[in-house]
Amino acid sequence: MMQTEEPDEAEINWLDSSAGELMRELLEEEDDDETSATFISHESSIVNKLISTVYSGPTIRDVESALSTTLGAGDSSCRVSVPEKSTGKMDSKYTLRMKICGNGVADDGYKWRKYGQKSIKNSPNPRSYYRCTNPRCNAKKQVERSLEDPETLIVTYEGLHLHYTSHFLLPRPQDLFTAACHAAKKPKLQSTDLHAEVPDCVPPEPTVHSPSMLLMQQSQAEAQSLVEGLDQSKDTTDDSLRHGLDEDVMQRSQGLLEDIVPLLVRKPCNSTIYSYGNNLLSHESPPSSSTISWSPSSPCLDVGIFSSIL
DNA sequence: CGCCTTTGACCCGCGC
DNA sequence: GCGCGGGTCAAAGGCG
Repeated sequence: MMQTEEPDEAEINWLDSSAGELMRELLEEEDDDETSATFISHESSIVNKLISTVYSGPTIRDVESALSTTLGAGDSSCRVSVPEKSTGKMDSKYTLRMKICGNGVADDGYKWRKYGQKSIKNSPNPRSYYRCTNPRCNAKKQVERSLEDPETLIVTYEGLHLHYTSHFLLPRPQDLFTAACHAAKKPKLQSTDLHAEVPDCVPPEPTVHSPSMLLMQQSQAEAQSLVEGLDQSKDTTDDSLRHGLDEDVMQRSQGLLEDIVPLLVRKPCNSTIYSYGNNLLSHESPPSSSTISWSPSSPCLDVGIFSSIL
C-alpha cells in the first residue's frame, strides 16, 4: 500500500482553513459595509453563507465521506471519479460516476424514495429517479448504469438538501455500539438507493469509529462558531434573524432526525482508505479495504453547490 | 398499517 | 402544430 500519514489532522486542517477563510471574508465584508441600504442584502449574504456553511447537501466531501463509510470492505474497485459536469444553474445539478462493486455499494448518507423509472432512448439501462424523503427537501437524484461500462453508475444529484446528512447526526461512540448491535440483530437492506441497481450487495461488518464522525463534529463546530461569530462581530444584527438561524440549526440537528437513517446502521464497514489525488490516507485499514479517489483539483461539486447557494 | 417500489399514464419542453 | 423523449404523478401491490 501507499504511504499513509495523519489523515485526521490533514482533514481537520483543511476544514479549519476553509472555515477560517469564510470567517475572514465575513469580517472583511462587515468592515466594508457602512450604509444601511446595503445592510439588509449584506445580512442576507451572511445568512446565506452561514447556511451554505451548515448546508448539509452532498458536497463532494459529504459524498466522499459517506461513500467511504458505506463502501464494502474487501473490494477496491469502488470509487467515485471526477464529476462529469457541474452547471452553474440554481438547480445545482451535478453528476458522479462511480464504480459499483460486487459486495458493496455506495450510499451517500441520505434517505431516498424512488418515484419513477424510465427507459432511456439508446440505452439498455433504465434510469431511476429518487427524491429525498424529507418533505421539505427538494433534493433529487437520478441513477443509471453507464452505457460504456455497465459496472459504472452515473448518479446525478439535483437540488439542495435542507437538513443534515447522517454524517452530522452520527451517534456518539457508545450509541454506535448500540446501533451496531441493533443492526446485527436486524439487518435492514435499503431497497432504495443503489441497491436497486446492484441487488447482490452485502453490507460489511460494523465499525465503531469512522472519519465521518470527525466531519460531523467539525461541521457542527463550524456552524456553532459561525453563529457565535455573528453574535460577537455585529451588535446590530437582528435578534429575530439570529434567533431564526439558531432555531434553524437546532431544528436541523434535532427535528429532522426521522429523515436520516444512521449510516453505520444501514451499511457499516470496517475501514476506509482515502485517496486525495495521489495521497492515500489510511484509517485503521487493512490493505483490502475499499478506496475512494477524489482529486481536490477538481472542485466541481463544491463550486457548483456554492455558486448555486450564494 | 405505514412505507416502500413498481409501472403505466400524464405532462412538458424541445426540435422539426 | 406535432411528435418525441425525459421527468413526474399516482394507483396498485408488496413487505415488515
